[in-house]
Amino acid sequence: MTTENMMTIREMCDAFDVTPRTLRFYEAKDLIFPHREGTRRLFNRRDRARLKLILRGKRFGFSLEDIRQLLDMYDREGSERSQYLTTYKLAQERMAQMERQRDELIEAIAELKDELADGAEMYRNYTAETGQTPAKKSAA
Amino acid sequence: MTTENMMTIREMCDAFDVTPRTLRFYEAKDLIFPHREGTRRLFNRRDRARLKLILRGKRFGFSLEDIRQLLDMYDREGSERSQYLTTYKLAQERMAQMERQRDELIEAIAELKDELADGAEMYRNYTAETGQTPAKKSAA
DNA sequence: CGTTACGCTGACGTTAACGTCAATTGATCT
DNA sequence: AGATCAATTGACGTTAACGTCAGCGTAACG
Repeated sequence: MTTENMMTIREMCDAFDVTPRTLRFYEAKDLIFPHREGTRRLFNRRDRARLKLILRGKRFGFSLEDIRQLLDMYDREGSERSQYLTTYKLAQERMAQMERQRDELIEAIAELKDELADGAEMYRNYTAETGQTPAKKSAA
Repeated sequence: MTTENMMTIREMCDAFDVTPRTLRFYEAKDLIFPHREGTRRLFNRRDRARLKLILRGKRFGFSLEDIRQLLDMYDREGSERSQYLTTYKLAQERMAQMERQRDELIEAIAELKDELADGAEMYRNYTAETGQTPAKKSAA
């Protein structure tokens, strides 16, 4: 029985491309709870699954605090199935929000583009005033 | 001729729901260049279009530095059309990346769920060791 | 048994994006 | 003129997510 297939902090760092500091930090933030062999940390499969979720959750845009709450939910009793769905829904909602924000951003880009066009027009019969074009200061 | 339809810093703050500090900060970071009437700032339509893009870009997940580079591109001469397309493409790429990251996150969630199931199994013939479930210690 | 080597615990440093506060200045009201 | 109010310029504080460094403990190596 390998019992748990533990890994040292160094092995974890190599496997997940993080620093020891990061792992200790996550532990301090109650995101993972490695065992101790004396003073040293040992990480089991569950720790690894959690870390994986942490790192991917971060990349997706969740804060560590968001993720901690998610993981807490998984720690408290309840159907894994429903918890899974909750998290899934959360990700989908965030995605939908991103889509809306993308559309709004693109709208703003279009407006700035139009603004530039108008600016060029105004420029022709009003000349300067913005100081944007360094070598011009006539007009009175 | 209203000439430019200028707005004071307060009007800007009310219109965009930001603080004066934010506007000065953006100016210090070369994101906007309001005119000066003596010592006071005055914002024109272009400033407003830029601010709009800044705020929406942020919400979408771009850093102020990312946005500065975008705006710089708009300041340098060139076809507004092609610049628009560049920005548009950037937004779409980021969106695609988000989708990939969402999928990876969901995969990690599924794995953690499975891990929990396995854990429960192991629990039945290995009993405790994690200390995760405070109010249970039967099973032998 | 001395010395790397790894790990641990503080504790202070860092970047981004502002918040907060103090000291001034300029404009406005009475 | 005096007071009040809006803005401005420093300058220091704040949060998140670690980086970096110093000082120790200990396990293995020669």
